[in-house]
Amino acid sequence: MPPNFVTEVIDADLASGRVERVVTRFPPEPNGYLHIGHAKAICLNYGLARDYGGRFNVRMDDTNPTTEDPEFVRSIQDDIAWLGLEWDDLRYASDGFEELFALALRLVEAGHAYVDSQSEEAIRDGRGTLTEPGTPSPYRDRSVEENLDLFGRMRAGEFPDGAHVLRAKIDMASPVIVLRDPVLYRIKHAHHYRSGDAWPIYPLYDFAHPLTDALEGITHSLCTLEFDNNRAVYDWLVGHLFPEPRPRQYEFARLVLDHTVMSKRKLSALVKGGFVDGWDDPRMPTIAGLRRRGVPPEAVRTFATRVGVTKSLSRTSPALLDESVRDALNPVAPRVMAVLDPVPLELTGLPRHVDVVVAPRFPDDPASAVREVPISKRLVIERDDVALEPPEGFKRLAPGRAVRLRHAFVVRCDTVDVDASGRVERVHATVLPDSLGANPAGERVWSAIHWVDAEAGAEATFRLYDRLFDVPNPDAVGGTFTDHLASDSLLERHGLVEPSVLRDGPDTRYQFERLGYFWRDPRDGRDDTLVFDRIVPLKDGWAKRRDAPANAGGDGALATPAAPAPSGASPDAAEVHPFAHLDAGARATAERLRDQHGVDPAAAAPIASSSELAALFADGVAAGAPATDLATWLANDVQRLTRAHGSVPAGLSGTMLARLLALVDDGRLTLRMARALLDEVAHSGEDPEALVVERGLSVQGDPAALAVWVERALAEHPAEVAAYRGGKRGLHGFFVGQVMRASQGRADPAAVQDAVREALEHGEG
RNA sequence: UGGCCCGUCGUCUAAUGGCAGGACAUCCGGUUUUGGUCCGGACGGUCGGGGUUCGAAUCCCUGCGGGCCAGCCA
Repeated sequence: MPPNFVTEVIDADLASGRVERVVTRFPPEPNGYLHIGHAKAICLNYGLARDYGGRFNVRMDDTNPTTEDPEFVRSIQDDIAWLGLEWDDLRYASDGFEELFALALRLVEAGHAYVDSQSEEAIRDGRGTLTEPGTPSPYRDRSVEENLDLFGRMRAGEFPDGAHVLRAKIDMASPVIVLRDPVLYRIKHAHHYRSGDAWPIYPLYDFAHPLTDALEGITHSLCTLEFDNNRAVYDWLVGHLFPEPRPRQYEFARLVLDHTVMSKRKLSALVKGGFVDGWDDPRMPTIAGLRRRGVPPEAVRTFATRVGVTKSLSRTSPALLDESVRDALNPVAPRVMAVLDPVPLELTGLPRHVDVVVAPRFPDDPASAVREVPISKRLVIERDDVALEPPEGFKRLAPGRAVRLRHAFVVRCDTVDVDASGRVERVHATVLPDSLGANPAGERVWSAIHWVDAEAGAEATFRLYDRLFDVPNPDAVGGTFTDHLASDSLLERHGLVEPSVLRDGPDTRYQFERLGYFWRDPRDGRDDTLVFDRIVPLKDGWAKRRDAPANAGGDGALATPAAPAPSGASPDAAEVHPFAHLDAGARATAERLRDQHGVDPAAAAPIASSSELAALFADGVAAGAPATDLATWLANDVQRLTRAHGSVPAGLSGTMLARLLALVDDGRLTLRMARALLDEVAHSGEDPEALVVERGLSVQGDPAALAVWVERALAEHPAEVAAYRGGKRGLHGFFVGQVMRASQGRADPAAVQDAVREALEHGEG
């Protein structure tokens, strides 16, 4: 799998020894069918474990007895197996109910959890809002003994549903709402499909998920972005109950596909509303739907790696899936001919002895197997392939024109019969002699079209599937999402297919030449009746060209009433004064920094708004640091450090900054070196000067020494040198960069710039 | 005056302070007994403003835009 932000984390964890091996998991709740978004998550978790030689588990997150069902457990296993991915362990969160209960007990004993006896509504009210803190439950300070007693009786089934809950005792005023004493257990006298009636209480996701991860030895717990908020509880719980190495949660962006919907609720609405044929309707983005449509599993895997893994909110075009499907099928799908919208073609001049032609199953491979295709003077061809009056660019059959019958003869169209409305009804054509496997002299052959013998061809039904919705995002436009269902997402055609398909296995995926990839519908097309599903159409340059004027802009994108978002270039892009958002006290400090010390306002503002930075500034100035330089460092580098570290590193002091600055000022360190040193000493608290002496650090400004690096940089990048001399002057910075890097930041930038320019301009060649 | 996450070609995604690259889509050309495949080429991007730096997509500040969180769902 290509590198991504998760593999970076894993690389670092392995390198630091935080974990010894990788254990991932895919945690579906067995309350619905898997869809292609899940496939992405499965591929990610599986791929990580595989690539790092770790383990991958599938875990049913079955902690809510009222929604879960063994039928889904089965379908989830089927779907994952179909994807071709194997798990090391199949687990159930419900198998850990006993252990989870013990952990809850420990929390209670430690005073970290309590039984709340408020009503559901009171708990909701007490939680506060997004902008107001919550209020503590009157039961929050129950004694450990009382909590133990009550929780034990909850477990014993003494109370009715809703009488009590177990809550974590965290912080009712936390800005992170999930930390406002989250509910851990609820009373639910319900039959669980696995644990039966053994439990009257069930843990909630926020409790069960992290702790099950920990129990299972998961190292990297991957989930989608919306669980970002829940990470706070995750860390709180495993932090209180498990030693390192604890599992850590990382969130990635879920897959969102254009022109479809992915939520369980909406998918279910499509099924229940009869808008589709079921969960495995080939138009559905479910794994079952993809499978029934004939999409090969490797195409889904390819697609999953093509979409990548990031935290950016994104929408993916179904074209990427389609292309992955074609990539998978093109090399393996035998070619055959089928006519979906047949119109009779009457031939004259077909040689008497010919009743069959031999055609390769893979025309691009000269060594491929062949099949025999019956031919007679009565054929059918595609109605689209005939025009009485051919439009501009039309390369197919029209009166007087000759085309190749694919794998057979060239025929010239004599007449075309049309009905009153102009619809083509019948075509008469003459076979050109000696055109089998050779081009007739003096005849322009416009193209090759597919055909099937009218008599020998097998009757078949063809189902043509297309995107479910005619807008990219059915949620972003007005009305209910079902308002935007495409009317033509399923088209049924009745035509003929060449009889060779009758001899193939029922699972064979074909390319119907010039049309697309098809296979026999697993539900309706596997007995005597031939029903073919179109897996994906071939790219069709002609259709694109023909439809272009009508569509004017193509793709449903236009259907979205695109608000002319003013975005960044909005009117108030005007500069905002750095002090604008400071409170009165900070503003006074900032003004003092500016007026008394000459600090740039842009640097003064962040320093003034942080007491730590302000203190460092005062100390540094007292230690003799130049105020403006110090301020710049504080506003930039120290803030960077602070952010990365979570707080001001312990070893950092104003004196240290002053010394670092002095070293730069004296020319003993470059800024870059000083910065690198800062990162180091801020944590260790070492004296910068001592480190400089110890390591023999010095600025390299000696022309002769620089010249060596410059020469090497030029020698290693001859193409860039040539490009520079050819006029691409921007490459100067590139070479400076090479030299700076080679010197590990020790070279004096100004000297390097000159040396590089000199070498580039006046060097030999 | 809630917290957090995210902004790179039309779309998805690389670049980890040093030439903004790839894939899909689009367009053009070549090969072709599939208007397919394959091959070649083109188009096209760092959300705005300020700062730090020799050098910023990347670091700092700020604005704008999008998303998530107030289930005894997961």
